[in-house]
Amino acid sequence: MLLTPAMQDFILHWGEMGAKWGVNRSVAQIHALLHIAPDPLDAEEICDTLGLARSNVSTGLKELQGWKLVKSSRALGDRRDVFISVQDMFDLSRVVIEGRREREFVPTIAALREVAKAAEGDATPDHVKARMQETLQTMQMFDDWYRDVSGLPRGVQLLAMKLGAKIARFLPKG
Amino acid sequence: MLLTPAMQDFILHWGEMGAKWGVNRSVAQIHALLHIAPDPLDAEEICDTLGLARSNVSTGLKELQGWKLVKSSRALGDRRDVFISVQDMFDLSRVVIEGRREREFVPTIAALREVAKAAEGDATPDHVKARMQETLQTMQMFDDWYRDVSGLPRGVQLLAMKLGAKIARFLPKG
DNA sequence: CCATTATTTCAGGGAATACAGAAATGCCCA
DNA sequence: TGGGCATTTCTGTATTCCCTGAAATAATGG
Repeated sequence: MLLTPAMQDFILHWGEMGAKWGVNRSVAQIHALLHIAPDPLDAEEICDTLGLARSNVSTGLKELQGWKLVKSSRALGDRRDVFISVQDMFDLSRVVIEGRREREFVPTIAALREVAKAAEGDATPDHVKARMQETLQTMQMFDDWYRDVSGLPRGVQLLAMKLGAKIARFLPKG
Repeated sequence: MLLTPAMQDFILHWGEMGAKWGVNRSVAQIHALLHIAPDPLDAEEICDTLGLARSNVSTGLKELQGWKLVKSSRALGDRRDVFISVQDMFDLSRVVIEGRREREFVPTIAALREVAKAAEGDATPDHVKARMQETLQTMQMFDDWYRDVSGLPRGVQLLAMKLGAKIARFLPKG
């Protein structure tokens, strides 16, 4: 696939952003490429276009599939896989957030809950226990909110965002 | 400062979480320690407690101050700085989100805007231009929403979260 | 069941990052 | 102005992570 300068830049920036958010650069670049590609690409094309090793692309694609950002399919009568990305930005954010929540946020909450419980049984000072509790509760509150809201249909979410923003403009600034 | 096992665990987990979120382990540990410490600590105490090199602590504290997660002050008649962290979890999340937005999200949007503009002037295919535009618009929508909502007083934000969650439970699941 | 092609796994080199200890700088007070 | 104390910068080393190329595995068609 031939890239215009603007397309190259897009992929480059996407890679940078990914790197900052804890996804490695090549993975983010592969995703960017699939994100703007109109048709499914096979692994070989991705290698050529991005100048990455075949194995690297394979690993990257697998990771992206794990995040449910990319789907593979196989054209009839062909033996190689072709890949497409989730094309919609809204879905994309959902998937990314959900992934981080499951892999990082939830385990952290669980671990902190254990720690807070353990603190009850040792010499941990009261103010520290209190602070651990507060930390836990606030994280839990965010998580509860997310779980409730994430279940809504996208249309409702969009509406709520727009409505929320509109209302916000009438309320006193913090 | 003496750490009970539970306190050690707390700091350890905080460090892990930080690492996953792109903050290095020592920095996150320093923050964790300050987060549970009832009184301001000086750099020396932090070293001793966490077993880190003095220079490392210095760098870490500077980074935390850059993120506005830690403030330094100097006790009257003393010549060394003491440090405290933002103690409130809600504030903490606000600061973290705000920091990431400013440092990563906003620049990315700006960069993508440039790219999308450049795409108008080169051979970039139409569907690619369209996808770039869509990407940009969705990110912009999130950012607009955030800016509106973040300006609200905390009480209103909390209320809105709780209300949103409550309403969400009555609406059809997505 | 073999030949061919696609994919995955693995080991090693290399770049980026984190950290410790030493040196340098800055600051305050006598 | 100089000495002592606190902080920061610097430099080398260790560690971690990334990516490649080769080897192994899997899949398909003859």
